[in-house]
Amino acid sequence: MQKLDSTDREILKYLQENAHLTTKELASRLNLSPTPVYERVRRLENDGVIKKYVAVIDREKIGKDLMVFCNIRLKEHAQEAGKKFVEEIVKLTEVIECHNISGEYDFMIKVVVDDMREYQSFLMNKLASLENIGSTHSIFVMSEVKNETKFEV
Amino acid sequence: MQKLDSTDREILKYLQENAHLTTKELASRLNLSPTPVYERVRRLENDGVIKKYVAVIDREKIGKDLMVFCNIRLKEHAQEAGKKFVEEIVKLTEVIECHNISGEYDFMIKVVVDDMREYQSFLMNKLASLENIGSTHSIFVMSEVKNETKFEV
DNA sequence: GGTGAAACTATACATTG
DNA sequence: CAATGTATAGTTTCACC
Repeated sequence: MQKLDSTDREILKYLQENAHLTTKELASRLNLSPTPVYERVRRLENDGVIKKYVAVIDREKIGKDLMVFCNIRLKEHAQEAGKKFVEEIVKLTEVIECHNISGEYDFMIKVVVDDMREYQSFLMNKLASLENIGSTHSIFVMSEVKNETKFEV
Repeated sequence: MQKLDSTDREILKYLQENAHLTTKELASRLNLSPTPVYERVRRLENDGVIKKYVAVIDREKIGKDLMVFCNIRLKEHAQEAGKKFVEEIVKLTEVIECHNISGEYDFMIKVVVDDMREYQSFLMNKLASLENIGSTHSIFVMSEVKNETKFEV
């Protein structure tokens, strides 16, 4: 896999904003013909630089009004115990993100649910029922100021 | 804007996984003809339920090896002061997310940069130079266990 | 709400320079 | 990388159920 040049970076910039841009439209933005653009996009896809194309949904328009960051400390830190936790947590559809973090907690997960009732049920019935959970600490999102999917390339 | 029925929800489920699905492909998955699918997708777009379609980039393949959650406490909590902070923080391209949160900090931001050197420079030159920053606390992501863009609809 | 066909438009990809 | 050509596939509309 070769390094990205400035044309690749421009392509990524545009596709991170709009996945429905056609080769033609991209080409005209880059002052190129469609041919090289087509080849570069395919290369970026094959190399896995572009992982996938997705639709971004308005969370509140589908009634997911509550977002919570939940910090989790495990009881046991043995490799096996951690692996087990990870296997289980990724299965939960309410868990959008899970990160292994530095600091006083082991993991931070981002949870999206309809409302507080559902979050409570998530905590009590799903999270707490996993083995090896030591303690949790929930931080509630009061308002979303910025939420991008895009990186500066 | 009408409520979503189960067909809408199925469409959203598929498009959240792959924005490049065509009307035809969606239709065959839903056992429908292209026409209603086409109309529903357009309605979902117009209603803003589908905000946009984006390419998802592999963060590490473009050298963004460091992700940090940075908790921020403001000095002044007057509405004006908070507004000013928000206006400035959203401009920073390293800041992928910014949430107004409950608890001992006012905001949590998600920052993506190349390496620790760049993060240090971000903290010192960009974040600290905003007015009204009281204190910050960085939590480093050691490994990304799950990172979805998708909600269960 | 849905079907199915028809018309139109755009795209992907190969070829040649 | 440009330009062109063409097979193929997509979008969109319409008449009808």
